[in-house]
Amino acid sequence: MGRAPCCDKAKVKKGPWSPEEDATLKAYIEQNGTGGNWIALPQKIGLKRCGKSCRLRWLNYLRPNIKHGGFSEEEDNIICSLYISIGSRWSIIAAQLPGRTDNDIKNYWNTRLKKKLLGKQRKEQAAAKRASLKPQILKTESDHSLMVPGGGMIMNNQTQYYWPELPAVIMPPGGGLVNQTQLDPIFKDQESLKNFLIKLQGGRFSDYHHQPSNTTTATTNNVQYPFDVSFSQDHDQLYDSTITTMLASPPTSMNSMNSSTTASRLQETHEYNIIGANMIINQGLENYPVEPSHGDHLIYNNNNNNQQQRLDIINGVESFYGMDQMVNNNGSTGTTSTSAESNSWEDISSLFYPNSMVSHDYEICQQHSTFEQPAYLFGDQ
DNA sequence: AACGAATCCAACCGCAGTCGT
DNA sequence: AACGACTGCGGTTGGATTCGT
Repeated sequence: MGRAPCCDKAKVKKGPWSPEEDATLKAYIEQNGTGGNWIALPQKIGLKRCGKSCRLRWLNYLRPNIKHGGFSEEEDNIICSLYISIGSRWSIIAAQLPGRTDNDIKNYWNTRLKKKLLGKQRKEQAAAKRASLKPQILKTESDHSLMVPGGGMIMNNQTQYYWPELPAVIMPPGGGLVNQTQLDPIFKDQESLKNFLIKLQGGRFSDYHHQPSNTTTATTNNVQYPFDVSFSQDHDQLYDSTITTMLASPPTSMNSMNSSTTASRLQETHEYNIIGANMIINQGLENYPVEPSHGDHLIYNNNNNNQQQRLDIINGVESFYGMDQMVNNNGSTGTTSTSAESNSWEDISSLFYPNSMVSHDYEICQQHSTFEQPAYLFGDQ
């Protein structure tokens, strides 16, 4: 059954608002409010407009303290970050930007920001290709290398996997992001890190202290997680948390391995004690990431052999992330699409996340996350 | 200067959710 | 519970403006 139209379309005026109409509407609402009934409002004040049209005009244009145009770099970052994280929830995004309307942000995104983002990505890819950068990271002491949330990689013997640049800004669990000054260190507690890791990799966490896992895969309700993490309650130090993980295998769709290889890798379970995680995590403290650069290293414990291990970063972030190794939406390895038509949440998000983290179903993605509020992220591209 | 293409953005449209009866 | 009225949201449209040739 179709709904009755909200107004008689034949009797209402459409198109741009005249200054007189604006003045009439504005004066009435400022004096009397909307009365909670937009449909009846235009008749009350003698406007030949649909109630919805009046509401839109008020909210997007006449309302006090509305800002138009002139988006700042900071606003760009917030919009991009939120879009990548939650998709086209324009009203939610607008709520984080005082004075901005969802319509404005939507238009701004569609006409400029998206292109800017894709343009940057394109430039980076071109630069990476020009330089013919072969990602290099020295492994020492072990065959097992660790991919660390916040930007990093997984290495396992011959196979290398690359992650794109990862969050520079994270909304604290519980939300409340409003301005830059609130972007305080986010991994003050284990809960924050847990949420972060879940968000990043779709993994899961045990509630109780560390229990070395003997299982070959971490599954719940037939969902296979790329890692399984438990924190030791004995440890106050966040960065002494233990991650029991199947990092020997990356999320399966982020690489071009054949399925049999993937399956065999999933049989391995490893435990790591992250010591140097703050190197990466601290990226979140600033608007732009502190990029791993030449000479940096990442230290972690391989609990399997009780040895401390070290990743050396060579050639900096370009090598660390592997710019041209991203995965497109069909799961095959290749250059990420940068076409102007590529504009879905998945497409844009895939510029930042490996494909496996970019669910084609936003809700599924959400189900794998325990964030009460969406993390948002945006590196300096 | 003239024209078409590209871009911008206000406004429209229809759907889904909420609320009151 | 069912229904209608209304609101809010996100996608899309189309006119105006700017840009490029």
